[in-house]
Amino acid sequence: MAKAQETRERIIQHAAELFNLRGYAGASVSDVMQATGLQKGGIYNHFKSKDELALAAFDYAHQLLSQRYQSVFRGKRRAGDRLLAMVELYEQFLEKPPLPGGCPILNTAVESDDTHPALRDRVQHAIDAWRALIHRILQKGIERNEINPSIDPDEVASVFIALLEGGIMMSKLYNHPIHLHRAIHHLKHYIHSFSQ
Amino acid sequence: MAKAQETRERIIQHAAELFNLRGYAGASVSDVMQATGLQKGGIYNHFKSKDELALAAFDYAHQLLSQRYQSVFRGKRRAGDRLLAMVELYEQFLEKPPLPGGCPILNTAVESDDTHPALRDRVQHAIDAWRALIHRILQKGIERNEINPSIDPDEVASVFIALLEGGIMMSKLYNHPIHLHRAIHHLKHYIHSFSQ
Amino acid sequence: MAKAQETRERIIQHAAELFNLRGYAGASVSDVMQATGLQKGGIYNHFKSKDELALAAFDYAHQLLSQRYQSVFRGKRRAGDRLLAMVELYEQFLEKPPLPGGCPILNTAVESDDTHPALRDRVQHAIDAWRALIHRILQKGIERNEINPSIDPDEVASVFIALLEGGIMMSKLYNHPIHLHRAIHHLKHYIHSFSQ
Amino acid sequence: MAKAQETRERIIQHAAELFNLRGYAGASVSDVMQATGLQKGGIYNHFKSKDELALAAFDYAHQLLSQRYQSVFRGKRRAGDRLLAMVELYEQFLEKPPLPGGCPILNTAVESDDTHPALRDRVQHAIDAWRALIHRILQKGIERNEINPSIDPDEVASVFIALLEGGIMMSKLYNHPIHLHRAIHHLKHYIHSFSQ
DNA sequence: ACCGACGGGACCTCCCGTTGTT
DNA sequence: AACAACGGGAGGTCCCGTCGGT
Repeated sequence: MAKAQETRERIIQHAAELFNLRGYAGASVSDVMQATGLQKGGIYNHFKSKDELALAAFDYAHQLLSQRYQSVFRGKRRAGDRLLAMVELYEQFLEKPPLPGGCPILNTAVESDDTHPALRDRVQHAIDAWRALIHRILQKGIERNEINPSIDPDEVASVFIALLEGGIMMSKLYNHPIHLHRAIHHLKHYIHSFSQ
Repeated sequence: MAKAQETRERIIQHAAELFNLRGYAGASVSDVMQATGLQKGGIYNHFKSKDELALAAFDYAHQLLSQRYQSVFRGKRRAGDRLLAMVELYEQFLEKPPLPGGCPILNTAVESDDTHPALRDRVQHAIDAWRALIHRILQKGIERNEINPSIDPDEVASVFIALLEGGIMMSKLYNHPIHLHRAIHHLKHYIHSFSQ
Repeated sequence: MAKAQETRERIIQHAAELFNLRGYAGASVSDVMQATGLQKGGIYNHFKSKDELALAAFDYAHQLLSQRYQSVFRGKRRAGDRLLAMVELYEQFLEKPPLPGGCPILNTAVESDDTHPALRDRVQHAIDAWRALIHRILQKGIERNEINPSIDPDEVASVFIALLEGGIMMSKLYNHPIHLHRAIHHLKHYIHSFSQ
Repeated sequence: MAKAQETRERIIQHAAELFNLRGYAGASVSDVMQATGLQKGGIYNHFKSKDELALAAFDYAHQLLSQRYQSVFRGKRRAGDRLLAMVELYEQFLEKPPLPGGCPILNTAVESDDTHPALRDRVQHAIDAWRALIHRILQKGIERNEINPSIDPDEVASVFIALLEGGIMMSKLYNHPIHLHRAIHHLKHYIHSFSQ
């Protein structure tokens, strides 16, 4: 039935926001109840446990992030343009975040790494996909002689992700976009240094 | 009294480790009790609240980080050497972390930004000091003609910190040092690009 | 649902008795748990806090008192008879108290006046109603020429209540009805002195 | 040593005020610590337990009350004058209470009757003394033909005390002296009714 | 599909009292 | 005589999850 699916979605959306803002340990099922207007039964009907809800909420959050990438590569064929497009995506990340509370990948990675293996695996897969995307763009660029073949695509991917997430961390901490923008600025120079 | 100060230190050390591993919301006072062997009364005699303990624990964690910087600049007079020394500090960060659970600055920043203003302020000050350190090294290097004066010291500082923290996040997530090492590798190239 | 309302009533009844016996500060939620056989979750589902339970418990206690007044005026039309009936109600107050622990109005007034504004307001309203009742009886009596019009109905009301409550205090303290009975005896004479 | 006795007195004075305001269950040893500026040891050096402190505090409070009676009978030889003087004492009771928080006899009686036998006994003795005082005045008045011999001195004593304490209860509850003043007004008439 | 009562326990905080030290 | 660390436990509150009912 559609109604049930709708309710499930609503729970997930509110839970994703709450977990992203307060963390998995810091947000309670009661918070989700209040946000959704549902009672205990209404939530536990759709999710066996808070854990299961957390996993679904992270998947939803990751999906929100992925959607931003969807349209951005249209019309960009060259590797350098694609990388620039990706990086420029983050220029509006703070003003129009996919989810309040910063980057769910960063937040969830930091909270789950030592405490929540299931959640940690989900984040790993999310970053795996991100790294693979960057890697693919670079690989094709090298094949097409757009990208300097002496670079290590894996390193570039790690540097991109680390810089963006580190920049988000700082800008969220100071509540000021300047740090993320500096990271983006650096990445743009970096892209130009190896793409012709 | 010396005994009291010792107990207070013991509480802080265990609390810092627990908070760094499980987060402020994820670690309980009972966890601290168990780790220290004290009872509640024994802990609350030294700290008015879990909050106050969290602040003291972060200060302690930050102090542990700072101590690593203390000796590393000895004998290094040139700006480029100093920056390299700083970055190389992080090559052993994962094998011999100052505190189990990763970087307390990163962990605390991510958890506190939307939930715990007092803690967030502490982290801000910690990063302020870090940024100021990098800024000072660069400034002196520019004055001594060791550093290309066209760089923006503020941007370099943000890039250093973002990359290192982002690299730590990734390496902690994958439980593998490679990502942090890539970030460090990139930073070394970056340093060489503007220091003569 | 009827079951819930029943449980709520059961909690209130036990809480009213416990608060009346030991005071609001002296009776714990654990005491209420033990008395009702419920667990904390079962109690806090019905009341957001001990405070809210205390207010509901006082309202219940006041209602028990009010019920005693309900039937006692039947057949008594004259003001003097009504006042006598009210006063005689208290002749059995100690043997068959509406609630163990003495008069909840007295107990709650004494405990709440300097510490618990919300509870104090409830007691005020309870005494307001009592005073209004006495005032109304006297007023009608004056209009019907049954009561000496030179008396001050407000003063009579204050005297009635003060004497009864003071008498209860003493008799509870000595665990002997004599003091309350003396107060009642005095009030009867008082009534005769101004009612024809 | 005088110093010790002084400290003991200081503790008692603060404790008496705190217990009178918040009740025995509602005031904690920590409150006494804060009020006196002493630490645990400083208090438990003088009192074996909170209970013992409570008894001493009540004795002190009762003594404060008794002192008010000391001078008031000077120059008054006639029974009626003495009773009037006693009653008039209470006209300033609310404006200049011997202790903040109302009448310690009333407060302690209400709290202790079902919970604290030792304290209850102390209050009983305090009221015993008060009743005996009134009884003695009346007895002498009867012997001297100043007081109508048909009255029951015991009843008069109970009525006096009940009315004054009940009046204090009401005036404290409403934070307005009118109710106590009405009780006093009634008592004055009462005195005139049996004293010549 | 959703409500809501309830269990059972963990949370942080504060309690009273003891003990060793100065 | 007073301080202050500490034990051990109870305080009120909130947690997550279950289950009977609608």
